[in-house]
Amino acid sequence: MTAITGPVRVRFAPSPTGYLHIGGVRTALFNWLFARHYGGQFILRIEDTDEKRLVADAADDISASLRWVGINWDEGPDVGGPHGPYVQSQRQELGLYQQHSDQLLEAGLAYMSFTTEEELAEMRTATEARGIKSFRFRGPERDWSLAQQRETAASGKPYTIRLKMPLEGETRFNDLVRGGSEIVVQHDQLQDIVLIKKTGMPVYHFAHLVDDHLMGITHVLRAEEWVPSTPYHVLLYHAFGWQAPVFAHLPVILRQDGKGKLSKRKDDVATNRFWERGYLPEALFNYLALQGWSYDDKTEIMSSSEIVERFSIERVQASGARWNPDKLRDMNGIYIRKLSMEALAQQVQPFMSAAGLIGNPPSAAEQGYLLRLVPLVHERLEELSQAPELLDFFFQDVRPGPDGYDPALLIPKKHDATQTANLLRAAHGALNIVEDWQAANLEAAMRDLSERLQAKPSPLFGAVRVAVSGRSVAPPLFDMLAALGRERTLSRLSLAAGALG
RNA sequence: GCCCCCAUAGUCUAGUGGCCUAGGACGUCACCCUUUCAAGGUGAAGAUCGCGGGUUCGAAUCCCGCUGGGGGUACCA
Repeated sequence: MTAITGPVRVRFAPSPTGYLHIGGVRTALFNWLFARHYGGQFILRIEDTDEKRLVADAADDISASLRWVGINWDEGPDVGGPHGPYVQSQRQELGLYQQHSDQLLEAGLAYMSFTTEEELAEMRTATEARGIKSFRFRGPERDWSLAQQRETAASGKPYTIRLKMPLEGETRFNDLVRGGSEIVVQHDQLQDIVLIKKTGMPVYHFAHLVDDHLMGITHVLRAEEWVPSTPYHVLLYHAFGWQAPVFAHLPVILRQDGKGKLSKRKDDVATNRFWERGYLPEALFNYLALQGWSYDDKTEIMSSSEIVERFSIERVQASGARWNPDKLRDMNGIYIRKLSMEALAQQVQPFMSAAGLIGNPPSAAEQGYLLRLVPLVHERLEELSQAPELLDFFFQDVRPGPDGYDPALLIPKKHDATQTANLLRAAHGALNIVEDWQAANLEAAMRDLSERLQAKPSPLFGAVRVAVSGRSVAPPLFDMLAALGRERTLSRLSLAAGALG
């Protein structure tokens, strides 16, 4: 079995080449859950060794996004820790990677390669032209003496440092996610990978591994796309004589249409966009936890602490899971409904301000009014961002006609304009005499009216709803009228009746 | 092409040899509630457990093959 014993130290090591997308958060989340469940440490490390694709504020976006969903770290760039720095470019300046590549060079396990990228590309196409699709590079320098390599380097020729892979044999490793089954890769499938680029910057394969070792990482939980390069890593650990960590490769999150993994360019999955789309971090957290992991045959809604308590790597799926926005939205609605009215009003306020319905910041009166309105929509929201469109008529004029709603909306089925105008005038009369403007009193007055008129409630109420809100779908009528107030209700009724003649 | 991984309804998933006439959720549809829309409640449709062989008294569960899907194949991560 794969019972986890001993200390647990895991990390999330993103590359700041763009905003953090949802797949990255899932990987971070599983690492975090694993650490928290076993009482270990979770470390954030920024892997900025790709100078070409580096995006200036990506690292900040990553930190902010993680914190937003509720993931914190014990050691990392901004919080420090005993194994810092936690940014690879800073570690590179310290000479950490060079020191380790020298060690391999001295031991004859790596070599300086003077083959340029252009030459490499030529070799690749030439091989393919001969009908051999798999090109595995072995530099001629792998047989040179170190002195010879250094001499050539001294002449000013740019070089990379490559790992000298064994030519035959095989490497095997276990994966926690795939149970006990062992993954076996033949060495003739591997090539002499680059460890250090010609710029002196290490490549992922090298840098992450040196850092994982130096930082005492015990378990590596990463996405499945890393499985094919794991043999390189295992071999590198052997080369250093270090003990490899335990691997667990998480299933990829597939695109909605199932065609490939989630991509930044094609899918709307930037973590920082979920806030503005009206998602609660708790909902995203819960949904993401279920993306590749499950607790039992029926429990889905769980708090962060429940998930921490219940999480186990053994219950992580090996097969990919499709991104399902419908399910996320449903879950978001569940979390919104769990919010108190005060909390909901607070969550919804920025959306109302952004829509220009209330000030930014809102006045005390606006805040109070929002708190009054929020109960009308709390069961109707699946995304907080829907609040403005559901509540705008409480803040804006509502009138029939070309610059407002279509007067035809007012007319119920089997009614004509005159009948509807009469209904609206009658409603105006009945409501006008209500002394205490409370939902219950308004309802009583209207029900009384429908009886006196021998008119069914449905068309009567429907006409009033449109007159007052400008739409046929709205919150419960009497709560709506109560919140709207006497003056606006009555004037909107008059306006509507007038439009119908 | 080559290497690796995976495979239960449209989607996510429970299931680790008999409790499965396969459980739950999203989505879909119907009904109830009801002033509309939601929420809530009830119910329905939807899976020959990818296909074919084995092993076994017995397989969704174990083995093999096939097919399909995904991932990788960079001086990117």
